[in-house]
Amino acid sequence: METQPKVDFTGLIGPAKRRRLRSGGGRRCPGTAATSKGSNCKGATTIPIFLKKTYKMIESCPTDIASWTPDGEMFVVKDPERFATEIIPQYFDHNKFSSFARQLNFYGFRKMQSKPIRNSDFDANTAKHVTFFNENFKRGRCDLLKKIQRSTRGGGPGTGSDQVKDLQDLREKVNLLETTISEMQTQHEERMRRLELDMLGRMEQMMMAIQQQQQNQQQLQLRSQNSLTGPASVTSDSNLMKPPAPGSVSNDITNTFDPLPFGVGRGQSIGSLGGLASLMGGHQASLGFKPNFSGAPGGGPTLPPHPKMKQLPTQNLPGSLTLPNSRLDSLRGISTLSRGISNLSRGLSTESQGSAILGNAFEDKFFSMLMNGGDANKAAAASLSNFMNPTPIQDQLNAANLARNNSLMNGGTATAATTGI
Amino acid sequence: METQPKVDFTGLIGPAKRRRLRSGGGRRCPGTAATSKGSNCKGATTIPIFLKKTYKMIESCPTDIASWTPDGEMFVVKDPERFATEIIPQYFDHNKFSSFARQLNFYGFRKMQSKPIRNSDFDANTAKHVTFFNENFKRGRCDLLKKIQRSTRGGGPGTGSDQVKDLQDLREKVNLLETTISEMQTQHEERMRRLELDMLGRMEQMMMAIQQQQQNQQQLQLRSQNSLTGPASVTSDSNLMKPPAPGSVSNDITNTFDPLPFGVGRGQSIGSLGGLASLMGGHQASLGFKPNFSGAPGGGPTLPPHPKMKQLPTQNLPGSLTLPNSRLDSLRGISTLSRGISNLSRGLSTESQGSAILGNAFEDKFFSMLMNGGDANKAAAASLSNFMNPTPIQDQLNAANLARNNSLMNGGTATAATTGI
Amino acid sequence: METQPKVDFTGLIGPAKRRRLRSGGGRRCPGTAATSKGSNCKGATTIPIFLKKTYKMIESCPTDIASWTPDGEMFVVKDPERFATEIIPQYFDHNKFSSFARQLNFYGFRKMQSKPIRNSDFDANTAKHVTFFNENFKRGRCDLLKKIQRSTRGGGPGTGSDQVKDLQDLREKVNLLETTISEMQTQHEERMRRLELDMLGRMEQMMMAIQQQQQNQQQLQLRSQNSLTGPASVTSDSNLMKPPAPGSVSNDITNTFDPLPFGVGRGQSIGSLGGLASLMGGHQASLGFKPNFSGAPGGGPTLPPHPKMKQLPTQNLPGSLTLPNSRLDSLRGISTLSRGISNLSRGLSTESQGSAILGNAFEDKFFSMLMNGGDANKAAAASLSNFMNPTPIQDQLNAANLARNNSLMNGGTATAATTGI
DNA sequence: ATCGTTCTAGAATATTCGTGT
DNA sequence: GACACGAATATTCTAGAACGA
Repeated sequence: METQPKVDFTGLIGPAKRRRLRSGGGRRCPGTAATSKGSNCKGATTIPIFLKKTYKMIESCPTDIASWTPDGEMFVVKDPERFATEIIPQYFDHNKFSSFARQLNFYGFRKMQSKPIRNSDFDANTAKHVTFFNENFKRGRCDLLKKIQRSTRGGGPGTGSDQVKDLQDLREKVNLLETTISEMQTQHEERMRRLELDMLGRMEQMMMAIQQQQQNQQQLQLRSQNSLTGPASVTSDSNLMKPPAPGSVSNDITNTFDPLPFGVGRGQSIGSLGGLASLMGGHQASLGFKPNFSGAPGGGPTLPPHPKMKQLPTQNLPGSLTLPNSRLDSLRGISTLSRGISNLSRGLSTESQGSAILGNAFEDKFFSMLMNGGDANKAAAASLSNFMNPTPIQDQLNAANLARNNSLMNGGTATAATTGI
Repeated sequence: METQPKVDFTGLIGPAKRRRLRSGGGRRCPGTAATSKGSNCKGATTIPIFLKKTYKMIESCPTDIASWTPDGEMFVVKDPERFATEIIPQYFDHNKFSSFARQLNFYGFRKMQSKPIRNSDFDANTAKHVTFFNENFKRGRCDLLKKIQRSTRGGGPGTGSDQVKDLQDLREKVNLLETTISEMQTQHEERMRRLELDMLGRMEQMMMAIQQQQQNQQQLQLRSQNSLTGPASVTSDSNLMKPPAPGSVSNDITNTFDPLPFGVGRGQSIGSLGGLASLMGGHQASLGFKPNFSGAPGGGPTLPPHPKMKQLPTQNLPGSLTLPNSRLDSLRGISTLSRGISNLSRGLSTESQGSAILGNAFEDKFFSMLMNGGDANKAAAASLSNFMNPTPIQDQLNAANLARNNSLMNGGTATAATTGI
Repeated sequence: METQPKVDFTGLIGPAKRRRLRSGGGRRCPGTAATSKGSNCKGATTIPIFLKKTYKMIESCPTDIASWTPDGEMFVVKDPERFATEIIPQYFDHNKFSSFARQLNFYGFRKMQSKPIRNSDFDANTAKHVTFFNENFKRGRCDLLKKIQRSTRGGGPGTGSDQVKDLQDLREKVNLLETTISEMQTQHEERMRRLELDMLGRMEQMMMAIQQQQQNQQQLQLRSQNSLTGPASVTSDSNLMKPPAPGSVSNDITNTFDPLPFGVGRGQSIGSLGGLASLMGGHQASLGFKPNFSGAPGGGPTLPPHPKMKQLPTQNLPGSLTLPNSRLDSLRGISTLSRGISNLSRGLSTESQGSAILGNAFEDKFFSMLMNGGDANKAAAASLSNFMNPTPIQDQLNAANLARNNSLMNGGTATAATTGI
């Protein structure tokens, strides 16, 4: 062929470009194969070869087949048929106008509307004309070609797929939101509940401690009154006042309060403080977020998952709104606890269990210590250990536990006072 | 120009614009057949016009342009170009092969691979052949045509109007989310507030209990000290242990624990402890959510609604929120009670009122108690008020309220205690 | 057989298949115009071909068939019949007035009522006139045409851009939701944390108060015991009144109570009361909302800002789930506090400061009050009983449980003490 | 990994028909 | 019966996807 690319396009078309058209890539139903050659076109920098080829095609094509529009802003294929069979093969490995158009489309070209306003304007000569436009594809403006980017998503800016993309994004966002909200709900639910339980537990403990202290003091008083003749009481008292010796448990109320949890090695062995520690552990656990209670076999649920949490994102409103009930339950559980229900472990997770155990250990030690101080102390000790125990938090599900607890308590404490709670 | 499409279109457009109007798309009832008369394929009813047209096209088309395959399973367009320009317009309102193909596609036809397996098999004669296949489109089998269904979504199952449906779904989801969030916000708000109130109430009670205990003990001490000479103290003690006489208050701490709050008329006057009450009011205000107190004139708002809480995007709360209110009231009642705060009536329900009374009763007692104690008592009062002091809970927005409350408190109470805040 | 389905296909092809190919529907890029000829309306770009055609129809149509109304706001088809048969085909691929009307409907045109108000107004000449109106379709206002949007769902103005508008709305809504959720998360997080801190702080204070009281009483006891012979106790007392020595813990209950926290340098070393102080500090911060902690340098972070709060709406799940840590932090912070770590004030607001001061004053007073003892016991009893009373919190649902619990407890405990509840 | 080729599906407009008010 | 609109099909252009080079 006479490919006379005067300028930069030299060599785009090989002289013997005689390959059996209809080869190349492309989707084909199962089957096929073809032979194509390569193109000797060295990479003329960043301009896609397709654009360079197309540009040259238009420039060198017979004007009765294809050409620039008069204003040079677009190009017109006047005879698509001949263009496909005669021109295209000179530059590409095929002879299909549709494939050519597809490529134009990839590069953002748009087919211009050729329809006349009035049918009477119909011109058979121009009827089959096909006009393509691309902002950066103009006669004499090879420099603009590099601005044209191939795009799988359609070349031009904002082609209209925006909508689709937006919709996709929205869909994802909404789904994410649903998930987020659902989780938030669950999480807050859980956290509220835990916080409340935690607080109640602490309060309960405090009350116990106070009560014990009271009784303690009363006894002391009585004792002091009764033992005016002897200094025994004095010893006792002094002991109480002393800062707790390392390894020993102070009966000082403050100590009780101390969140030893963190001050783990504050002088006590892990064992002795385990109770408290575990307690804290329990906290942590409880404060965790994901309500993974689902399975939670073995151990039993300390805090049975709130029934309401089951809600589904799609329409949990009704369910979620019943929350008050859950709150109620927890509160109820609490009060119940404050009534001395608690020391059992309703499904404490292992650590909780551990804490229970530790707590016991602690209790014992504490108890023995108390032994030094007099009977009343015992009760106090029990109370304290109890105190640390966060278990108090049981819900309605606790009936059984409750019973158990009571029995435990009865067994564990000798004085009526301790049963106080 | 001369509208002389040289070739195929010759005469298509006559001077008299004689197009067979009434072509083009359009709805056809399922079961049209239109003008068609009898057919050997009796089931002419439900067959789409496109299929009938196409079938006839193949049957009546010159075999050098298009025809059935030898086995009659498919049809081949041997000369797409001529087919498009000469045949298609006879049946359809266009002359484009691509449009014809699109329709075939709608009806589930598949283009068959025309490429030769071996290059050597390449036959220029068949190179441009286009073959389409449809299971129910076979030579002499008009009866199968009715099985072919057009699909908006394309030949395959399920593609189509997803967009629209998706949009609908999204819309619904978003609305639901909005509602959900709004409710969540309200609920959490409410629950937080309640939790806090609950806790504060409990703490307050505890403090009071403690304080009482303290004083109690002091008395005991005093008594014991004073009664060294006699067993009076014993009497005293026993008295403590006794169940509280009606109308009297037991000094037993355990008893204290008992939920008297609700035991409405326990006998005191109103008024003196307003300080504490207001303090609690502050709390509520800070944690409160829905300002449902709207009406609530007379009595003054102990818990002014939070300005920020107005949010509420849509307005779903009505039903769900009602619950909270009731709860609120009860809680409010509590704090109120426990603090003896309440003489105000923010639409307090009867029980609230009752509680108010109780609170007042307490107040009086406390007050008188303080009175008896002299200076120190003042401090105590202060301490309590302080304790109750919710200030910590107030947001930046509360400054004003706080001030107001304080002033009120200052005005209402003479002792330093009021300055508690 | 002759594949001449004689029947059913009859008429598929009209004898005068003369239609102007290349008409019909189809997608047209916004911005066509192409080969179109002159239209006096230059801005031919984004205007739908239908509108352009229609506009030209009206302009160039014989006035006895169709024309603009005198005011140019609408157009009138005076002779629908001729319009359909003579005019429409010149521009469209059909000759049906109904189809034309359908298109007008798609573009939001409305047919104006042609019926006379009074029968006598009936004018045979105008009876068949059909008038259409579109806000943006006026004589000489081609520029308005581009405002007219086709609607898939039919003519209504609102309908057309519904899809697009909906999408926009949805987008906005979703964004709003994201923001809202994100903020909610943060806020609730913050509030939970603050509430917890607040509560813990209060409890700590209470415990301290109690402890102090205890020690106090013990001292009293000791004193009373020791000073049976003399007024040594006086000495003791005076001691108590003294401001606490640095590093020592005041045994004044008031002091304990006092939120000294804010009164940082009240004479104590960081160690002793700091805990409370910081704790109070935490309070304030805590109930605020927006986590403005960001800067907060200087003073050291008692409660380091929650790292997790940074999450972005777009994908906070992972972040939000890390909550456990935050909780941990808060707890840790608390314990820290209780250990007297903190007494610093991270931006305490004035009121806090104020309260602190007041608190101190109160402390002293309270202390002295306590010193006196007295018969205040009654009040104490009431207070205690009040305190324990959880009943307020229970709803109707609790009745049963409560009863059950009570009975259980009653059965289990013999002494008055146990009746603690 | 990018680009080319081909086939299929999506999307928007056009045209027609039917229906409910 | 008129009219607005839903619905189905038609036509055109653009984008997606698969496969190969």
